[in-house]
Amino acid sequence: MVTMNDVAKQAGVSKSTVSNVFSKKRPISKEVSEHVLQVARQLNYKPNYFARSLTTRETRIIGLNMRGEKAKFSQFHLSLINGVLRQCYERGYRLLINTLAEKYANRVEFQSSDPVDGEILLDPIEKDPRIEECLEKNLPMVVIGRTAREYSAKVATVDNDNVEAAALVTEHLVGLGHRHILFLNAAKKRTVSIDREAGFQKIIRATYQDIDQPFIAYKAEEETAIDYGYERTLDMLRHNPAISAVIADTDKVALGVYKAAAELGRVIPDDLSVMAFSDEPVFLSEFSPALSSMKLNSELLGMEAANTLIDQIEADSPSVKRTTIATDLILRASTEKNKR
Amino acid sequence: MVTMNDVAKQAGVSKSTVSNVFSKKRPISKEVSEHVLQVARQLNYKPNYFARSLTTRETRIIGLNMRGEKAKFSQFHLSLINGVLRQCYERGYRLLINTLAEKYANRVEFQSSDPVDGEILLDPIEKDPRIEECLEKNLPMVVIGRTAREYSAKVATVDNDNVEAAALVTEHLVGLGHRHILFLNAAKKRTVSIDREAGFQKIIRATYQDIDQPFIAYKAEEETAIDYGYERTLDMLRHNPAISAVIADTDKVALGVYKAAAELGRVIPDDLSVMAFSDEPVFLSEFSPALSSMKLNSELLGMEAANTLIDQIEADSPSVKRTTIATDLILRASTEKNKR
DNA sequence: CTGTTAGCGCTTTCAA
DNA sequence: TTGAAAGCGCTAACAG
Repeated sequence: MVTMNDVAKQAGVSKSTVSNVFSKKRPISKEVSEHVLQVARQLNYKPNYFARSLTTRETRIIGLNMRGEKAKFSQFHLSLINGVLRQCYERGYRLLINTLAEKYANRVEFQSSDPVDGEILLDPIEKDPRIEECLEKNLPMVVIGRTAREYSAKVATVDNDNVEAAALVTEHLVGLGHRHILFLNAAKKRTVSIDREAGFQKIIRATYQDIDQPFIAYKAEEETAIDYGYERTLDMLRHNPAISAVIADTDKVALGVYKAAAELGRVIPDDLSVMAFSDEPVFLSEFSPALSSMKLNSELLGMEAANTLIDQIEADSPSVKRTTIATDLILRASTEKNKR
Repeated sequence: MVTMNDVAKQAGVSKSTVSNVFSKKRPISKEVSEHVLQVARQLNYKPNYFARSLTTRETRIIGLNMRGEKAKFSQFHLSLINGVLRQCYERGYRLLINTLAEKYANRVEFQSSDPVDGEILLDPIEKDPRIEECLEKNLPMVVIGRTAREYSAKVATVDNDNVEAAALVTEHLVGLGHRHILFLNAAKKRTVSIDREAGFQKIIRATYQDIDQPFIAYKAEEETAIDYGYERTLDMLRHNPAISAVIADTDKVALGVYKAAAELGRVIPDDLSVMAFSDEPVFLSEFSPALSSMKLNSELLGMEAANTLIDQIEADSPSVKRTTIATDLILRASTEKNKR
């Protein structure tokens, strides 16, 4: 392996000169600089990332931390990553995807600080141990989603206004005369689930004082999105035929709903209105009929998260910036007046 | 920051004892080990990644290297990443997504060896400079796709048999009586494009000796997949109404083809047969009519690539394993006998 | 503008 | 089974 020393000797200069030719942290005369660079090229020398990071304490890598066993990306995650990556690219950072945290967490050989300058935390629950850990380690972080109130003065977040988004979706359906609405919500512990439920309930309660138990289901972590939509819809509509509208957590869940509706002989939108929280601009229009949805702009979420995090890293001061990314109600053909 | 020294002092042992408690590289008595671990926990100590990697020369990170400016993931990439990630998770590696290579390549401050134990190279062209670089640096690598022949004894690859896949697709269409087939191929320089073209040409040439110039288009790097499918189909079918079938590079391209067909008043599959090289199992069936396709099994590609790479890293010897991932012809409703 | 020196936090001989 | 000492390749403070 070629080291800085080799280059220095070969070029007849000192190590620190070579170092500064590469880091540009202090001025080096053009002649020396070019000579060093030429020798370096000839020896095929590349500075060692670790040796450098060991002293500078910076890596120019940001981490993307997913929770849970599966580490499987959805459409939402995909757009989000594309957003993160775009900003990483612009600002000269790399992205480290960290999935092993959970599995190897208690194996002593794997315990080590992550080689990142900061972390983006995905799919938070209210009291997320990952947040505590970053706080303790004093590691810059941005949470995508909402955190428990006690953290609100301590951590930066980027999120949609999920209470509002769910309220708007519900309002739209209520405005069409739907009274018995099935809400296929995300997994119960997730903050996004809690917020959307609040928005849903707010409208239902305000409109129908006599309903005491709205139809809400929660996704189980292990079940696939499509199965969740399919089975819960089948089950709920069979027991409660009065249900005339479904709000799905994601477009994959909606796909399951479509499948169940077909099986039950319910025509969308005439016999059943369907909406989803979704994003994917391409395939969405391939639903037949086209799926009305609440667009979450996840690519923007990702871009904003990366930007906030990098700002924080470079300003070298913890930020508690809280950004809300707008959602857009996109009405297509899957919702219709309640004819029941 | 808490260091190994702090733990050692606090626990009343030597640095190397602490080191070995964590690395398990030499036996430490149970009592000492537990005591050290307890002190470490109490001080909230985590071994420093860089200091460790500086001496061990391993990072337990593998790199995913994308070519080009945009760094935008498609469906294909998404499944592939999911495959890679699953294996990383199983085998205790992290994934570093490296997009800045290109942009910062000639900026001296960013020149440094990547902090990875090996790299997965995506979307290769025949003589890819990235391959040369890994070879020079002696860095384990796996290329997803085919490489130029001169590398075939030097680098491991994981790929579909794209010549065969394209031949099968073409054969299917030819079997249905299609003679004038438009092939919307990938960007010209990519190996996948070269291979598929060969398979396509092979069948066309063998069947129709009188055709001297089959209809082949190539995607431009900057144009979106949908636009490519849409505009090229519109253009080609207008000038060559005899075209009765289209082979699309990806499902997004096929989406553009569907759009163009609708605009031209061509009913799929009666007036136009369409096929694609694709993968996405969920949305694919939402094409109307359902899209016949050649399934690439990209999640398998990703899993195999990660496995091959990690094997290579752990065996500490360069591998030239070449794996071919099977493709599956999935016939749905978008292809039909040529009625023209 | 350049050189010298002293670490960064860890692993790894070597010795006990 | 443990400790002491010598680096890994680089940056940074100091000196010139």
